[in-house]
Amino acid sequence: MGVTKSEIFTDAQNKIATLAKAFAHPARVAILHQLFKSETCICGDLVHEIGLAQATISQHLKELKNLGLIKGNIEGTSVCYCINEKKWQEMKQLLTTFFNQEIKLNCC
Amino acid sequence: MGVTKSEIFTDAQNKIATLAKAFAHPARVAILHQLFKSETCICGDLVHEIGLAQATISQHLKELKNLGLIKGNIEGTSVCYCINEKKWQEMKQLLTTFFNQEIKLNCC
DNA sequence: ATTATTAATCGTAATATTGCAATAAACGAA
DNA sequence: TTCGTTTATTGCAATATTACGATTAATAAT
Repeated sequence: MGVTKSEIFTDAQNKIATLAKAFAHPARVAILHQLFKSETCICGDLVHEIGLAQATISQHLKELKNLGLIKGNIEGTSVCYCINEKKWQEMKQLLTTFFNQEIKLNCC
Repeated sequence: MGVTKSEIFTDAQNKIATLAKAFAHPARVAILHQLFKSETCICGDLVHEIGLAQATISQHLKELKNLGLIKGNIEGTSVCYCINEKKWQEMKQLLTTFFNQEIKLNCC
């Protein structure tokens, strides 16, 4: 036990949950925030600015990349990470639709 | 060592992460979906419709309640749960602002 | 009062996530 | 080539989350 029973939920429910996990840790929120606002997007700079170990940042970057929300570009020995705008828009669409549901009944 | 270092992140980053956790599990997404669309909002109905054990649903409901996204009302032996619209709007505002950030630089 | 129904809580088992040191891999510079 | 720089991966320890049976608590029904 302790395993999420994905099979009993709809695809949409599983997808929302998977995407939401991207934002469910402050380190990933911080990384994304940096990628949006920063003039630079080099992995090493993220490590320096956020203050977690390099291995930890690398792991979070990998998760964000697996979700498709960011993409990486090798530049010599460093790697430049950027928001994947197409995927970001898709994610935004899915989540905001969920957030904008109408309440049919409110009895409390 | 397995502990999220909340103290090195901003309040906003921690808050986004905390709220996102509400949606980071399909069971909670399913519960919220039911509370939005359903004509009923009784805990027992959720257990029946979602197909997880009563204790498990109860635990997820507790988390959603702790976040303030839902509220419960005792009705005899059953409990009616509803979306807390005020908190839901606050959450929506915070997350959509995050989603709508402008990309300053896109080098990949 | 006794019994049935409903939901919360407790205890426990299992899996998932987080964090980092150490190491590896890949490249540029000397 | 050799050394330094940068990032990914591995291995491990610790905490967090998920799930559920069993129990408890509270109320309704008989």
